[in-house]
Amino acid sequence: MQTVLKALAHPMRRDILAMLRAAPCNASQIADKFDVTKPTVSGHLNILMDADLISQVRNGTTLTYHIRLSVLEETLGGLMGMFDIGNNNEKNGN
Amino acid sequence: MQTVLKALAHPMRRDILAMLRAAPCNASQIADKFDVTKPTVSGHLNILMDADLISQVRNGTTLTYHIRLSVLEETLGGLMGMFDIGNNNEKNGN
DNA sequence: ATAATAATTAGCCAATTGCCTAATTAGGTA
DNA sequence: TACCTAATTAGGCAATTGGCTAATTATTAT
Repeated sequence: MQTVLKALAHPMRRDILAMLRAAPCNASQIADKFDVTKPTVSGHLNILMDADLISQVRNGTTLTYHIRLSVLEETLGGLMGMFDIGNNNEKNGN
Repeated sequence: MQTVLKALAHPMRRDILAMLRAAPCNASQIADKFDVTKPTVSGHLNILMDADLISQVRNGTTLTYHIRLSVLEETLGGLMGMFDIGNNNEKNGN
């Protein structure tokens, strides 16, 4: 929860996630889209990895990154639960 | 979106919101619950105010804080929309 | 072994965060 | 006015964040 929300608190990281939502990408492809250097992208990818929001698959010299949607869903669900909003209106079983 | 997510990225601020979700409170009541000084709480409340996540109502010398649930809902909805998750499965009108 | 490419880690720096104490503002009351 | 309480703003400090360049690791190909 904490690491995920911290990861989501940076706009570039959200945009990276949105990009990976559309299709898996490698670090160079990502760096091409965002006007920063590769090491900067790598840093953001590390943070997203720590939050379990993405996973990586090596294919030769390139690492392809995939979004882990379930983690995103669980976190947003957890937040909604914390404030009792969104997930229909089955507030509490009696 | 950005200011809201930054505000949500701190656990004490989420806990303050959860407290206000249960009932409106003033700054002293909040400071009593969290083992930090009042100025620290005040700083967090400022950040939550900037994000429009709370509003304040003066009543004499005390300020009572209220959660603004709609902002929370819109932000979480926006996030879900950004990643196309959660809000049922009406993905796109054809 | 050497070279080339993909990507990372290391190290530096400015800006921000988060906390504290001290000082100030706002409102109510004797 | 003077005083008291609620709460904020001001200012300082250590830790974190987010960016960069330079150096390193990992894999493949010649």
